[in-house]
Amino acid sequence: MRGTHHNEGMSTPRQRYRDQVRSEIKQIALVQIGEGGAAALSLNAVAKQLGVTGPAIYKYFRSRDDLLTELILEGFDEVAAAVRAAVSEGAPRERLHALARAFHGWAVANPHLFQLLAGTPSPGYEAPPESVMRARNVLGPFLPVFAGGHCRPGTEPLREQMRRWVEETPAVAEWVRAFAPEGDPATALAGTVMAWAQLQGVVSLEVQGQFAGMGHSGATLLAAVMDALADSIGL
Amino acid sequence: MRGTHHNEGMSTPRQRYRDQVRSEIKQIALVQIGEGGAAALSLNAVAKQLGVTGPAIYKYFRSRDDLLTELILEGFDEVAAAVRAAVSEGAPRERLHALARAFHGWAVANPHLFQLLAGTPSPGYEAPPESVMRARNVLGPFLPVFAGGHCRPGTEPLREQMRRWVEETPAVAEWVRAFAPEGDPATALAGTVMAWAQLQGVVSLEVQGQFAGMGHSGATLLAAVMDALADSIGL
DNA sequence: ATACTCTGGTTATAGCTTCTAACCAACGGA
DNA sequence: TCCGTTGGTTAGAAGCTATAACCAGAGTAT
Repeated sequence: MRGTHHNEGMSTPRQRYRDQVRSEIKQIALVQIGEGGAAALSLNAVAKQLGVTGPAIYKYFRSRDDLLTELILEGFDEVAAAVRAAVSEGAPRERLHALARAFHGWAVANPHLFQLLAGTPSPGYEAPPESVMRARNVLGPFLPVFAGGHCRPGTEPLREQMRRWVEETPAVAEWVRAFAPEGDPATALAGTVMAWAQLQGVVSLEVQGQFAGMGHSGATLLAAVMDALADSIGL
Repeated sequence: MRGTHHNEGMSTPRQRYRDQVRSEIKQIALVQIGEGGAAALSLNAVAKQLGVTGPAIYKYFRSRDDLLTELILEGFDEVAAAVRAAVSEGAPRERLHALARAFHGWAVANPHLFQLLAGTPSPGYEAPPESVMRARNVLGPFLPVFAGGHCRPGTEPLREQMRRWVEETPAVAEWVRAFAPEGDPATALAGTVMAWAQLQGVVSLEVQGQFAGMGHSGATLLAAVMDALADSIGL
């Protein structure tokens, strides 16, 4: 406690070196995950490829799960950025298709990383509370698309449930207000949650190779379900 | 080669004992998977709980992946049976909802087993060709529901793609004919694939606990997306 | 009944994993 | 110049899958 904590939070040479090695580790880990999925991530292999011995990694990450969660959080940011870059003007239906295409495009470009975010990677892996925040950033741009819609009868019960949810959970209300300040929050939530499920379904099946053989139906299937969704919210 | 292979394929006492132990192993493995997911399956732990030492398991299953694939195939049969038990008479829209509820119900009752079928369990796990057959048995009952529908414009491209798929792949044509001998195969396939993706999405999110906090919205969400699907196929 | 074979169990071991403990050199700040 | 913190090392514990070698006994054929 004598030669420490000057430069509170600033970039001492040590700190800069540390950050650089940490990002190198994450980069190598991402390559490994990209080749064999999350289960194929081996800290020993990362260390070897980085030119150090195994236990050295633990000076930078407390555990394998810590490394994974950090990658997951960054992954959420990445896909959120991809979706945000696809917000556009024009008819809500077209904007919805653009957002969906952006999500889908990112996922098929980084299939294993998508599975890392979407699936349950480790045995007893617990998603940190932060991850739901990041996930909300991903879905956020969908909210204003639906905020001006009118639910068809079939989706009315869902809208009712969303209404209750947003009433009971202030964090959700604030989230909706941040992305869709105007329009009906419950309708926006109903459409967004439906879009969420549909994206999850289509993309999950595609990245698992379930559409092998039937052309590149991922995109057309996605367009079809998104169109059905747009109809059911009355866009 | 002297005291063997009489009773070709019949149940000698040895064979019966073997089958019984195999099914005990699978049962214990299912419990472990039900508690911690596929990654938590340890052959050593299975052996210990069965009262034998580790390597004894390998007399019954060639590898951990072998055991997993066998469980997966049986799982497909189970969910297929659950869906098949929900086929009903009446309006197509109601039949669709009944099938979807059956699938959903089975999945939330066996969440880890569902993830075993839906996700990619092991690092380099390769789904055996047999599994697509079984998966088709699961989706089969959905085919006749849509066979009499008429695609809305938004799903027309998907129907066109399905038409090409069924033309180029005899196995698919036969599969459709077996479950929906009448009606348009392309329309049946389009609706079924859409239903598949929607089920996968809703159920995946639910079994991962993503709907925690917002009531039991799995069922209502499922009803909403299925209703949207029924609209888009014109049921 | 007796002799043989095949099978289901054992122990030992290799090689992999995550992760902890103890130690040491060297970098950077005072 | 001195000294503490840090980043690296080796050693090792506990666990995993999987293979090899071996052995007793159950079941079968003569």
